[in-house]
Amino acid sequence: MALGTDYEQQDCALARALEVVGERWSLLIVRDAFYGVQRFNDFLAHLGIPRAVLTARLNALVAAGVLRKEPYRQAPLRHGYLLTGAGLELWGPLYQLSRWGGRHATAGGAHHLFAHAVCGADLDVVGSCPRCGGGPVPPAEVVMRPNPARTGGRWDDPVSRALVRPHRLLEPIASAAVPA
Amino acid sequence: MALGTDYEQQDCALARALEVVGERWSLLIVRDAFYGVQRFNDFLAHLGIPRAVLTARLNALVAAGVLRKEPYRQAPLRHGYLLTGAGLELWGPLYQLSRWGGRHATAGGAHHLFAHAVCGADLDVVGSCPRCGGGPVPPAEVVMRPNPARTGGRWDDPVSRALVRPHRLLEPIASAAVPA
DNA sequence: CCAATAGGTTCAATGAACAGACCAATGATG
DNA sequence: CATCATTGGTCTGTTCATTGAACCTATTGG
Repeated sequence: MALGTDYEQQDCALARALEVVGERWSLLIVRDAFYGVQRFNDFLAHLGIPRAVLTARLNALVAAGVLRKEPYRQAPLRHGYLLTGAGLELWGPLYQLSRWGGRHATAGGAHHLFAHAVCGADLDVVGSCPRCGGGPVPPAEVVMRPNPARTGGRWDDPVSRALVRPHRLLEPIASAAVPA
Repeated sequence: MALGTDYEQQDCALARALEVVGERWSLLIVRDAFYGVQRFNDFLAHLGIPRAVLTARLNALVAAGVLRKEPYRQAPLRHGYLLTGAGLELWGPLYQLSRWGGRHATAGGAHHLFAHAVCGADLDVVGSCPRCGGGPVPPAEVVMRPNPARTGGRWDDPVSRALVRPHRLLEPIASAAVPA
């Protein structure tokens, strides 16, 4: 996050977390990774982020161990960006922050709803399944769908287009779903 | 957050949340507010943030409805910054992000531990009490204490000094605890 | 040969963050 | 009465990060 000089000395795990995912676009990139976005150009089009910034953030997230690069083609070498184990554990904070935003910072509520793929029940406030019980539902078992009460945004890129129908988290999306 | 131009059109509650608390210092200010920090100078000393930036962030958080100004003295008028209802609901995301930072971004684990004030049990990964069951523990029922496995940082301000002993969240701290 | 695809890098201009000095109202101190 | 300390700021110049646009490289398809 490069927060001045003495950020590293903050006696708080939160400050350390923010050094990794607190940068302007980082959490949105991680969110897209949960949605199944893997390729540079898909992040680029879906986020509307400057290319140079995307390069910097992806590299930083890889260096921090949140994402890893996975080659999907040789000649010319191309790779996607996938969540590591540590990255996958960001699902909890991400989901909760998203919930908070839906309740307090978005007129009309969230654009997407999240349900347990196994039983179909909507996740509760901490991301657990109210029907199945147990702890938080792992992201691989979560299905997202658009909120019918919200008419879609004016976005038009492969990722947004794919997300108008229900989609299981972490499943490759857009270009990655149509391999060359 | 002023993320370029088109941030507002992001079709995601997360982006909206980040507009409110995604700015560089915002979440650390909110964290301090949970710790019981209320006064400008205490935020200033504990965070090591530039004064102008603190002014801007506090005003933004008030405008966003996360904090509110509460006068604690007339002549000269002075006020503290307290969490609103919406602000209090940030405890979940904040706690989870902090947990994540403790596990993945901090050598040696977190500096503070959080327990249920009612029964003394440490909170679980989503912030619930494993002994009492039920949903997430509200912040007013949480006690924080320094992690004995971590020797204290080299910080020396009223807030840090107060936090070396167990402290209940939201209870006024530092200057506010010694009213004039 | 030409264009398109994919994933970048480089650049100037802008905006935000930073450190430090300064300011204003009041109450305490000598 | 003069001065100083407290509290919560504002102002200023410098540095750093972000932005948008153009450019670059390697390869495949037509």
